[in-house]
Amino acid sequence: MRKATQPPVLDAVGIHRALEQLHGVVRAKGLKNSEVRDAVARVALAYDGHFTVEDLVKTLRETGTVEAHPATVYRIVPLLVEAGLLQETLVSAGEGHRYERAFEREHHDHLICTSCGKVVEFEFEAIEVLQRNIAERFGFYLTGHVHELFGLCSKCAPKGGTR
Amino acid sequence: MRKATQPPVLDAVGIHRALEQLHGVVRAKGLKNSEVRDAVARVALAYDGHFTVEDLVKTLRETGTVEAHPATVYRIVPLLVEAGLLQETLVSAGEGHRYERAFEREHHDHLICTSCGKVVEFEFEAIEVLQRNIAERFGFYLTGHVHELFGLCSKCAPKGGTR
DNA sequence: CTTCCTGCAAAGGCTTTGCAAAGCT
DNA sequence: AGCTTTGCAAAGCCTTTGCAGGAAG
Repeated sequence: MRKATQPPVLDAVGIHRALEQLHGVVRAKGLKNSEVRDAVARVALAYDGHFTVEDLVKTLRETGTVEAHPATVYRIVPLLVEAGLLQETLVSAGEGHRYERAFEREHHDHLICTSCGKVVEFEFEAIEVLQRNIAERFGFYLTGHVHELFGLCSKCAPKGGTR
Repeated sequence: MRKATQPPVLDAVGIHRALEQLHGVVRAKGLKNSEVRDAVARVALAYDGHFTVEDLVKTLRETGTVEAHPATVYRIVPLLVEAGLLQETLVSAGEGHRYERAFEREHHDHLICTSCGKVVEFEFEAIEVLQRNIAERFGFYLTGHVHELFGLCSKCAPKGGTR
């Protein structure tokens, strides 16, 4: 097991590849490309960490050259997910759907501090193997999973050992 | 690993124990008992499977002797969770919070068919152990987790082997 | 040109909140 | 009595939808 490597952002070339993949999906579905959609994709891909639709809108407004209406982004994000650029995450569920980059990113799960909100991403092949075993045992064809661990990080734990 | 045993409902004695536990928490928090709250707890504890707040309201109206306003149940459920009678589940997230009985119920996770909605509950100690390892490694004190596997059950899988 | 995309506004779920009346202790 | 709980209605998110104009192919 190890901490998931964290490519914080995708470089320009990576974003280019991602957009090409998106355009391929768009074409395959008989849709049309759009500047706004690409702009949303770019901002989303460059996002370091998890984000909501509102986060994207805000970031676009603040840093982007293109603006997008929330309703539009709500329509765009599912396509980006379908195209494999993003994936939905729970990160302690509750309110608001959260997303993160999926493109050229290894699979990982989350360990979340319920006190300070710190999120550690980890990748653990042994668990993945066990998951496949379980699915097989019950005759399921496994397509995905959600695995989040909740707890208190070393800073937030009551009887802090490392103080 | 095995399929989680499924006590479909709690018997009268079990419900009594659960209510006592609830009352203990209520007292400890300086709150007061109420007939409506107990009625909600009873219906929730007797529920076989996963349910939403609206489900409880509906069941209460249909079968209970006490009615409760949705807003009231929304206020009661978090307390039942805190008291350990219920726990929140995701069961394919999306909309609406779902709950299930936690009282006198072994821990389990879910395997969900994304096509027909079938839910299999499983219990796998090896994964629990690995989770604790992960938490420990990152200095977390583990308090809970969400683990749901998504896939297609044998009936829904495309190239159905058992047809 | 035809179809898709966008912004806007309105509608839709689910959930929370403010308040006054009723209930517990 | 004093604080909690409840029902009701209203407000609050977050998200989706209908529509008309603008953009893409």
